Amino acid sequence: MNDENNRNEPCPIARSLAFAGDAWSLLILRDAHAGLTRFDQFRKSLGIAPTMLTRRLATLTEEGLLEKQRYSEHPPREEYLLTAAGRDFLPVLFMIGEWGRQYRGGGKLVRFFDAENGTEIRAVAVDEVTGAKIGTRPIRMVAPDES
Amino acid sequence: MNDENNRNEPCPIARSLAFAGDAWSLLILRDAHAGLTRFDQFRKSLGIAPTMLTRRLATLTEEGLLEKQRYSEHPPREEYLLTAAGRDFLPVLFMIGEWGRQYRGGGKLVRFFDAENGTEIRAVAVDEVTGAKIGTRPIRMVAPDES
DNA sequence: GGTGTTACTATCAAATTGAAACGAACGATA
DNA sequence: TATCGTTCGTTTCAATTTGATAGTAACACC
Repeated sequence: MNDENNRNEPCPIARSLAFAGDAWSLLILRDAHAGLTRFDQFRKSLGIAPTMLTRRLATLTEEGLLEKQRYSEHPPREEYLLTAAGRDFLPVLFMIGEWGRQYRGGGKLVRFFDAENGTEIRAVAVDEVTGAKIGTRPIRMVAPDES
Repeated sequence: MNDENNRNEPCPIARSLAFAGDAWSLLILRDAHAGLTRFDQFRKSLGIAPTMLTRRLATLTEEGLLEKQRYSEHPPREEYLLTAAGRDFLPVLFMIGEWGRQYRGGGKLVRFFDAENGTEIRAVAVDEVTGAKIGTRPIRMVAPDES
């Protein structure tokens, strides 16, 4: 779907989708958050064709969500690490996961816990100002002025 | 990517991506939240080919995020309304938007305000239990037991 | 020398996408 | 009655994307 167009849309959602509107990329990011860094780790975890993986890793790197780091000179080997932008994508993944848990939750599911106090994490999106859950209060959308 | 497999993965993110790992679907949901309901409204808003739109609307309907409602018998006309599952997808869209605002925010952007008190909405994902922002505390992942 | 590991690239058939044109059912206008 | 416009699609088909499989390059280990 022409991603280049989305890049200049006034809608921040459309802009994000220019790279994130693709399941493989999101699953790679998920695995990166889970600690995977290397080509073959991703490949085995996802069962993705290597051509796809090469392309997706390249895109995510270009887009600034991952960065390549050399971890061996001989032979030359690189691993993919999350950048700040990549780490800040975690809330998106959690909200996607929360929706899946609620509406596609049959059978066994992976669960997430706060490592320090052991409580299960229940992600909710709130408005930082009012503290209200997103979706519980009416929203007004304002387009940027055309000037 | 084979979506049918994802559907039975233990990861709730993968499960959601079985239908949402696609930019068009997310943009349709965005527009549905903005109040659009009809085929041609979506088509014009998105510039999507009608073939694609037909398919995406059908998938979103099958998946239970939208529902078809007849609004005219003669001629037979239907509109697409958000279901509860579709409405509950809003937090995901907001978090995607928030990331885009932070990392792809150049130029003019649409903004969202609380319609009642006029403050701009800043969506953040927090853990409902601890109140901490997602990503600020260490997370432990627990796979379901294999039994 | 042989085997294994890692990180890819090459090839190519199959599936998906998207642009464009067409259609069916009506309602409104002249 | 004829024609135009609207809505919600379907048909067709070329171009792109995909994913499965195989191959490669550069080493390390024994």
